[in-house]
Amino acid sequence: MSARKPTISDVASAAGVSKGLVSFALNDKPGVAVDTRDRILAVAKDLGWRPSLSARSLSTRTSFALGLVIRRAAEVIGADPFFPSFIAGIESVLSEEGRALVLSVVPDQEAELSTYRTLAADKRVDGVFLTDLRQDDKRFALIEELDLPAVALGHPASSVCFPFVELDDTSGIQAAVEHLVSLGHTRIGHVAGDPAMIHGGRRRESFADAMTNAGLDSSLVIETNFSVSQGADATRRLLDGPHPPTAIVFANDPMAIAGLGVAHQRGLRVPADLSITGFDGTDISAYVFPALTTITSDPVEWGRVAARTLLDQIATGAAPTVALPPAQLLIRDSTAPPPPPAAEVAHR
Amino acid sequence: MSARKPTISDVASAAGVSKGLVSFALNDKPGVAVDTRDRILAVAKDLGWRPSLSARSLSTRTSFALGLVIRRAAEVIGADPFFPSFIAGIESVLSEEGRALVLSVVPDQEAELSTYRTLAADKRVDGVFLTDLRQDDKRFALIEELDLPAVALGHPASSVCFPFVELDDTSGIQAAVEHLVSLGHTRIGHVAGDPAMIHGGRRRESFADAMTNAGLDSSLVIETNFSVSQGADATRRLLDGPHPPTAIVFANDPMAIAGLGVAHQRGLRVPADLSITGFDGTDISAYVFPALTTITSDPVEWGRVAARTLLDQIATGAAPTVALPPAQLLIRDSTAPPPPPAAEVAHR
DNA sequence: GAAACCACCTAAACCGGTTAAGGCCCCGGT
DNA sequence: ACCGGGGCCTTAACCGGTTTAGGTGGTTTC
Repeated sequence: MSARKPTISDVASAAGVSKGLVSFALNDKPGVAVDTRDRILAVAKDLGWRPSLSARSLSTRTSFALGLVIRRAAEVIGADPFFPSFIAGIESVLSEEGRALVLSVVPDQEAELSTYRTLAADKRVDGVFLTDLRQDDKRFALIEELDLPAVALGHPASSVCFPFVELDDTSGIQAAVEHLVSLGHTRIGHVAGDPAMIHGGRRRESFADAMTNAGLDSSLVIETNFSVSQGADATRRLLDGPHPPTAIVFANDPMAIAGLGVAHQRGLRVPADLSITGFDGTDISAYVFPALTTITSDPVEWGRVAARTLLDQIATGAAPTVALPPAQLLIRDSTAPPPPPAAEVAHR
Repeated sequence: MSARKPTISDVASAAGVSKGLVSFALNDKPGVAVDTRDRILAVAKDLGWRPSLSARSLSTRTSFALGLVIRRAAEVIGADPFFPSFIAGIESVLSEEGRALVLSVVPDQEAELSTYRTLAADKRVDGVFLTDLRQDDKRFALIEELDLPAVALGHPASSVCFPFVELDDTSGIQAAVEHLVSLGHTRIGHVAGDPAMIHGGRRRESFADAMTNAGLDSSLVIETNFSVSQGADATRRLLDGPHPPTAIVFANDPMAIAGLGVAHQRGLRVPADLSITGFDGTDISAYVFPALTTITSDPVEWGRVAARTLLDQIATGAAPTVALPPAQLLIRDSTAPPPPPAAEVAHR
């Protein structure tokens, strides 16, 4: 019993063939007699042989790993429940394929770009996921320059040379606005995400569109960086305005929860005095009081599809773009008809 | 201008030396004349040479990557804010060292163990982080069997052959109980985490100890798997008991927030009717209403120290165990004196 | 019956580094 | 004058796979 793990040469000599043939046999290449192939496979299995990743990487110039670079400020990183679920989805695909996920968390754009550069230069990964797409995203040019296979999450603003997996969140926002309108709300505010991020900007636009379609004023919008603290702050500013809204649509659940806190703090009852909707459908949104009306997507599935698309892109060089089922409005207890407009009546 | 990236041989011929000497020069090995070394370094820089990771991995049998395997049920994965911050801490160390983090997310123990096996067999990583330690953890034996450098987060129950980075959370729990006792509470409940996990079990023990020290009944404990839904459920069961508590100590913030929701739902005012404390000091805990009294630790720092310890362990084979500053009680608005015991007075 | 062809296999180069073994030269000691 | 020992450098083996070129032997083709 040798302590060392067997190499391809051990398998070759045990099977009485050359190591080249072993390689052919194990990679299902043509030119190997059927019974020889079977013998080789049997010997390999018997010896418990596993190909050496680094040797394979060296000769094939592939790393059997995919890369995910997350650029988030320390302030936001903990609050967002998207990534853990998304990563779990990626993993469910990769683990079956014997591939690994290389993760980087970086604070700013400079570090982000140099991380992609290093990943590519070191051939540490065979392809990368692009999340949190931005308006005028510098990564697009970089990916092309590095000739790195990639898949993006969401619909890039400009046309790009790689596939993307998009999830329509506009119809969810629109459904939320229509829901609030049908309840009788006319002054609806929006705590938007980062306008530099595509999904932040698009949710804001859908909000404006839906409001305009309903013939309502769409200017009650405050932009944030998606962080809890800015969500709370934005809520305060909306409520402090001259004509405070009777409903607020938040761009994510953590901010909506913070908004809930601000409302409670001011003695506003939700939903009697103020309706609130979130976005994401996080677990916790069902357990706050009142349970949050929110817009749910499926980050795990998103991860799965993105991983499959990226593998496809790496293999074929031309994977098709995929559209996921749109985000759905989930009506719970944080939305209700607005309070009777006592103040305005008195004002007349 | 060649399209191919330069290899060590290119550097060698450009510098007029053998490739072996280039290798020596670049790894600061002795036996290279100073001016020769300088010349080689200059040429390498000039050519933009970067050593090939896979070639290096093959000959040195190291992968220049560390592994993190997270075993969490899909249900819990999104809610826990610990990992994103912890990973950010790891990254801040690894990125300087040119190393990468290989992340796996697995659903159960079987997948967890086989993931460690694969990581080791493929030499995909040089060492691993062990999080969420369990009572009687099967990974300890596996790590030893695989001869894989490791560092654990928290204090293992049994003695182990690798270092660990521990953070005292017991004094935080005790401080929380003492704080509640000093406010006048006598019936204090605890929504505990998973008792199979060391930190879950230990927080529970510290709770019991602190209660006993105060001369109070320490039996109002309900175990959970740390998930939001079980946190809400446990809160309901505590409040439905014959002598409901006037304060509840939760084992993490998400469960505490769910508990807050349950209290509101029942018309209990927090903190007037019920005091609540959380654990983790997540961002959002400051923005719920009322702002959560909680126990804060520093997961980013934990990640940094764990990464440095693991690198040290890999390099020297005997890194020292580290104790981080203990978790601190952060008093906010969710704790107050208990309501006057009207019912009990009437009962006499 | 020679040429062409095919199926099956071997030998050896190659990927790009690391490293053990050894060669050369110059110096100091006896 | 000879030997020993560094300092500096080269050669070549090695890590463990993949892949190309080439070599059998046997069958088909005209």
